Amino acid sequence: MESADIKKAGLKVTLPRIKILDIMEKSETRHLSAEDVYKHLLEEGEEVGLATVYRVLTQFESAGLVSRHHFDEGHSVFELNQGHHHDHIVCVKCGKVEEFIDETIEQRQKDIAAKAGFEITDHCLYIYGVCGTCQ
Amino acid sequence: MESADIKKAGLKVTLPRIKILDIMEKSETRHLSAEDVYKHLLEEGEEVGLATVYRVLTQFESAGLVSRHHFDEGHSVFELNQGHHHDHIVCVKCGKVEEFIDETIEQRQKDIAAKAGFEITDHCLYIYGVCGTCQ
DNA sequence: TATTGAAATGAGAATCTTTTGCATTTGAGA
DNA sequence: TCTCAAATGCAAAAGATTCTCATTTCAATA
Repeated sequence: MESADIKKAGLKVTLPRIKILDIMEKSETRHLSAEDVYKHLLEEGEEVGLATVYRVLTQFESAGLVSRHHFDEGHSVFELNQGHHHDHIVCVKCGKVEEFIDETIEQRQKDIAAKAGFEITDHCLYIYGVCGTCQ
Repeated sequence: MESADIKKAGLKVTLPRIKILDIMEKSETRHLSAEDVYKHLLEEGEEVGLATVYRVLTQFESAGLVSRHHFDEGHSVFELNQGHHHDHIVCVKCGKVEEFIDETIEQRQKDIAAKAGFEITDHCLYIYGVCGTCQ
């Protein structure tokens, strides 16, 4: 099943790619940095280089398999795409991330882009705050 | 006038700080990277180190004088705060940035944060697209 | 106005994330 | 099984940002 996605993306089905997809699928954390993925690989005893992790994640992003976010500065995190678009609300204390989708906002964005003469390709909305537990 | 802002922020009024604020105020580009600011300083013959530019911009950010954005990956850009909050629509071809504000979206965000039990501290919304000229 | 100490700065080293070059390995089709 | 382009690993490089520390500069005060 995973391999099918990789092949569909026009990429050769290789062990590193299968493993990385596998790790992202079974991770309990939705958002993983390249370093995170790399550590998981090491834990599983896979000999995959960090450079390959970066390469593969970038390819997966191009292929639409994963999305890249930069919640905090310093490094990117990757998230498996599971069909539906959504935005994020991030706790600035504990780093917890929740997802949401709001049709009104989505529509307004399209209107704004249209009014500005832009052909919209993507967008991202991060709300930062302090979550209930951290307050 | 600038000095007053610096002092108000609880920072010592020094030459590098005055110059950096000055550059951001008279720049025709609203969004400047640390490197950009540094180059402007060099052009004006000021001997200010890049490290100082980073330090000062970070302090200005904490003081609320500037905002930091990360439109594209790789580096931050800074923008002088001029009272009013706004969001950005970025052209993925030429990098042009336009600003907008939409009260409906602002309100929806507050509702969403409240529903999720978050005490909202900040948010950012970037719309990416291709601008009229680039299409 | 001169003195003085804490805060700020400059220069370069250090760090962190990500990318690249290149020799070697591997997957997919013949 | 054979072949070759694509993929990988490793180490070096690159780019952005931070840190260290000796030196300089404000700002309060004598």
